[in-house]
Amino acid sequence: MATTYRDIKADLLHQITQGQLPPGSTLPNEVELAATYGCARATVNRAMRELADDGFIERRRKAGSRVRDAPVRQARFTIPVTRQEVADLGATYSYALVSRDVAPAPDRLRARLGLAAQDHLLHLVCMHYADGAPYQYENRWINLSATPDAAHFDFAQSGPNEWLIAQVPFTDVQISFHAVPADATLAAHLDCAAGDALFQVERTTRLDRQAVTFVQLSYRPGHRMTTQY
Amino acid sequence: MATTYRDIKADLLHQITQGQLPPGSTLPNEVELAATYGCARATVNRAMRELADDGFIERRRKAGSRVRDAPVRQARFTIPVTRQEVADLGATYSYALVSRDVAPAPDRLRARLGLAAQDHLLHLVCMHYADGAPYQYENRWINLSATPDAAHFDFAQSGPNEWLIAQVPFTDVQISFHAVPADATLAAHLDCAAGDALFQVERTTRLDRQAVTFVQLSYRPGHRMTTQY
DNA sequence: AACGCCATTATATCCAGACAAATGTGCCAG
DNA sequence: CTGGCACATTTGTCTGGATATAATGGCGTT
Repeated sequence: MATTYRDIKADLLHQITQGQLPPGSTLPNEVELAATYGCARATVNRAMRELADDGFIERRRKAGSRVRDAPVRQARFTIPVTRQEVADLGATYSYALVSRDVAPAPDRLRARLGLAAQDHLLHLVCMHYADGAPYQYENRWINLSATPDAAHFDFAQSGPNEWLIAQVPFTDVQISFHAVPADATLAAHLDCAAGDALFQVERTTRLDRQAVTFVQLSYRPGHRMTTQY
Repeated sequence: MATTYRDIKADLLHQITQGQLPPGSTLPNEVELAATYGCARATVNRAMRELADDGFIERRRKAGSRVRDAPVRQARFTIPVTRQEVADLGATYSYALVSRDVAPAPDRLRARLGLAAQDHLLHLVCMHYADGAPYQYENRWINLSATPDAAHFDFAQSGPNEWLIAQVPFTDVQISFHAVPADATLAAHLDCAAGDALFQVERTTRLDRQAVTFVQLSYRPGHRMTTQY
């Protein structure tokens, strides 16, 4: 009988979801579990550590491991590259650069990104299409103080997202999801009516506190962002 | 010099974010790294496994470990209980049950949840308020075949979310985020105009393939869901 | 009664070695 | 040239042991 950490994890999880180990109860300690499963303590440790990572149990030295009252389950989702996202739909991806200019940061962005007054931003507006139909409107600002190379790259052929991912390291990301009514500009580009409800993602990317880029992605009406765990 | 798996993880991560290990490059294998860091292979293994879990590298037996092209950086966020979500805003939470009835599953839900024709659902509509103003409209169906106890609980005082979390185990969750225009019902409950863009979350919860509950949460206009990593 | 110190205990991490599983690579036969 | 098989390499996991670290609960002192 091979007892793997997966077996132990599955067994404990089963006991939790079936109610033999109700919320709040304390699990046996690692030594006891190792004895009952007939394996090394490290194996039990890995199983329990993963259960803790997954939010099912809470572990404290000396106090032992308790089943969480409310599983603090976390959804994880991947931040897709639009080209890939469209390809995964089985559609043909195409891209267009709408506008490009360099300007000092508008006040609201300065505040949001924590930029100095003299910092200049590269402002790009791009469209992404799926099978020729508008898919996503990308409104992006790139901090030229953090990424001077971006000024010399012409984003006519491919989107800034792909370039940035390949060229610029980052450490922190902040994301916001929300719904907005389409304004005239969005309506024109996404081929929808003004006032239509659009799903929007805003993302700020930083490298060690310094803002690298801020992007606002507006999706065509009806877009759904889905995740599973 | 104590080399912990955290040190190794931090060092490798630093090399990745600083560009010494560009996307697509191959990392040294575990044995080599163990030698350079002067520690056991298990320690290197743990560091690299966590980097892989976090989406920074990709590991394949025999092929080695590669830095991911597009860091499949995953946003993790917690699924909040509305009461807590409102409290975190510094607002006073209140709750009201709008309607409650038991009925066979409508076709679209049957398909979505994989229910049999004879399965009955408890349908609850609830409102959540922050400082007395509408915050969230909750439209929930509970599978009474999976959770018969729900039929005997009166949700007049507190929301089904809190009850379900405490009473019903689950294993799988599927979430969708999107934007919808407010219909007449939503507009009335959320105190906004019909057609306003609303952020909506749909969540299906299962226990071992069997659907437990499906909920549609519609937030007041302007709501933002934010995460950071 | 309040406070702080310390032994106890459970988890956290590490080590060195071993075997298992997967999967590129290259050789060989057809 | 092609398909398939053996092999080498790399990661995946387990063992059984060790030390480190944190937290609790009791004990003694003030």
